[in-house]
Amino acid sequence: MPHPTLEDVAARAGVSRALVSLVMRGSPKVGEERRAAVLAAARELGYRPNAMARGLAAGRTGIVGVLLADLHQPLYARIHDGLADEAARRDVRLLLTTGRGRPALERAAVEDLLDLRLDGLVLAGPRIAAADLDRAAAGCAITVVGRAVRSDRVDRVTGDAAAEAAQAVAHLTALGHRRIACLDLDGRSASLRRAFLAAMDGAGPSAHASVLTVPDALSTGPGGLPDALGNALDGGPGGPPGATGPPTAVLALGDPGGTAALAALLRAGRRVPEDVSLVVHGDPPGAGAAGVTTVGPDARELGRLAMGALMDRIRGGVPGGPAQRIGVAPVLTERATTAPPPAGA
Amino acid sequence: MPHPTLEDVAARAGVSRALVSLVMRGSPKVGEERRAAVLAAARELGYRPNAMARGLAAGRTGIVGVLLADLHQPLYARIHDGLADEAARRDVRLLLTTGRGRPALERAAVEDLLDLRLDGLVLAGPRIAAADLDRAAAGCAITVVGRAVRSDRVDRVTGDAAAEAAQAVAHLTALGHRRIACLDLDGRSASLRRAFLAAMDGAGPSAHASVLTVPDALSTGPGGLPDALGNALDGGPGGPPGATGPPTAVLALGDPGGTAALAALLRAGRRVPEDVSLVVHGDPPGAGAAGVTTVGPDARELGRLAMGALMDRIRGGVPGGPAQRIGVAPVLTERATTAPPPAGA
DNA sequence: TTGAAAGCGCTAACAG
DNA sequence: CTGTTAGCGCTTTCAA
Repeated sequence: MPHPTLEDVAARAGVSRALVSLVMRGSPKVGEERRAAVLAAARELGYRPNAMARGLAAGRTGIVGVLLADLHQPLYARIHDGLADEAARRDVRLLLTTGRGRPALERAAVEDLLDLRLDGLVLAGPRIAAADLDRAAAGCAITVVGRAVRSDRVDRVTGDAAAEAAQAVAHLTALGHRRIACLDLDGRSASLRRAFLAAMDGAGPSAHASVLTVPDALSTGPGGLPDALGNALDGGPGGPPGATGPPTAVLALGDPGGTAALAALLRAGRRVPEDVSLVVHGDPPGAGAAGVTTVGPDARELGRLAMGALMDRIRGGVPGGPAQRIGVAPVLTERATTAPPPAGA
Repeated sequence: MPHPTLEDVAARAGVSRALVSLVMRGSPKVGEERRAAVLAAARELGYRPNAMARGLAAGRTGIVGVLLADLHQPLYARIHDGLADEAARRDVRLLLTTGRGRPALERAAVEDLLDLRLDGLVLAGPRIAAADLDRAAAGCAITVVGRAVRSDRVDRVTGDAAAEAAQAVAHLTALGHRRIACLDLDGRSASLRRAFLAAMDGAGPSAHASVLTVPDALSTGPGGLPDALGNALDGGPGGPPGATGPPTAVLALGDPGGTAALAALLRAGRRVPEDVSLVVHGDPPGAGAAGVTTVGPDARELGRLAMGALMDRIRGGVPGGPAQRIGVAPVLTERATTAPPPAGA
């Protein structure tokens, strides 16, 4: 008998199956005597309830499925910490999957989760199509975290692009920088670019902003990032018309490894932070170890709020109404790549 | 009707439930006509099979549970890559959990996995007690990867400590180092320390080994790592009797962040690699970004082999015989912290 | 080939 | 308080 069942326990304890079921769920309406007998029988047999059978019969599992876009990104480990914090508080278990950063695998992973009929799903950083998302949300409570999605059927918890850009700009201007370049390494950060520009607008008349979008950020050859960046910093193409000199600070967006911009700056012959300061947006791998100053949402808080929103929906706290849109305040982690601008600048 | 069932599909297609079941599983023994009708009905209804019900009825799930000791360690992301590679090849799905590095949570996570009655479990880097492991293995195929466990009931895939130490020593001696210190930052790496000593023994009479164990590696105050390391490198306590000078290279074991040893070296006033070379064992976060040379098992291969071993056991390829012990060859990743010793040394 | 019947292990009313 | 009775959605003999 590899796995004793409820029935085995009932037989050994000399009671009915239903009574055992009640005891296993900690119901208060069972006599002390019988309860002890059941517990003893269960222990002796090494009984463990079958979660699938339980879920099937009860119609709920007490489990929330989580899709983590990419296990190699520390961002998702931190989001998971937040999810797990809140899940523990609410006595919910978590089951994870990942699409390993590939949309096709991710889609399959979400479908696997859907097939399990869990109580709800948290999708962290999904690249999933909006149509798929809507379809999935029809049969399952879903919260998306860390990515803007176009769907009214799912709750959404994200960082606040405007606040993040503003905080980065505030940090740099407080250090004395007036000419700041925004470097978009994947071309997908339109809202952050806009937020950067808006923040610079608010930084007074002496502030000059420039934006450089480099789709192929990983190329280091001629025409690659170091070249483009070098030009931009020299006031070449990409430099702002009317600027009184080259930028003394860079805000990098979409840096896949957290150090691409730093490496490019160094390759272009700039010292960091002596010649130019660098702030990277997000929570990319290596940023901490390389001492890069970063700005981005508090990932753990992102996770906590996401799990909270999901549980509210599941438990009906929020009457199936319109999806929630929750924003999280940014955090700027000052490390070694930001300093006052060079004296001559 | 939130979730159509087999029965709904059968009704719509005008066939019996069993027939739909056959079609959904791709059985060849169904007429073309009916199969098409069933498929059409399923699509129209948006039918998705209920994995729990299926698992309960079939006695297998096609799912393997995976415990990842810590999502913040890139090591486990890499092991997962290997697991997923192999799982995809064998048409198995993966469901992950983590104990977030805490034994109590980890234990709970494993029990949750056990309760689901999946086809098997892979435990990556578990801190689980051997007794718990034996008990779990009684009812479920289990493979442990990345950690030595004392159990005859589970398969085990790990790195090869002797080969790893040997490769680190070989790399350093090839660069010209003769006096090498082994720095154990968590005191738990006894087998690696022994392997280091053995490798140094084999490196010829001019090779001098020393070992320094620092339990409280994260302290940077007086008596902390930088101090201790500085003393050792000066030939103070920890330096080998009879050595002809201080070590010119360090092999760091159990470095939690991959850069603790590097930071300590720098704080102790050493230049790396000009004054002293550094090799870190394992696959800790930040090592890549900080340019630290590392040696350790090929984590992805670790994952592949673990999944292979598990599936062999599940599918009876290996007749429930004694547990397998599989070793994986080491990989040395040369980065920027190793160089020839200073000329004067 | 197809359909009917019997569970998988558990929960959830309901009647005693 | 306790036991009985139905299922949850699916797979799987076994006949037809």
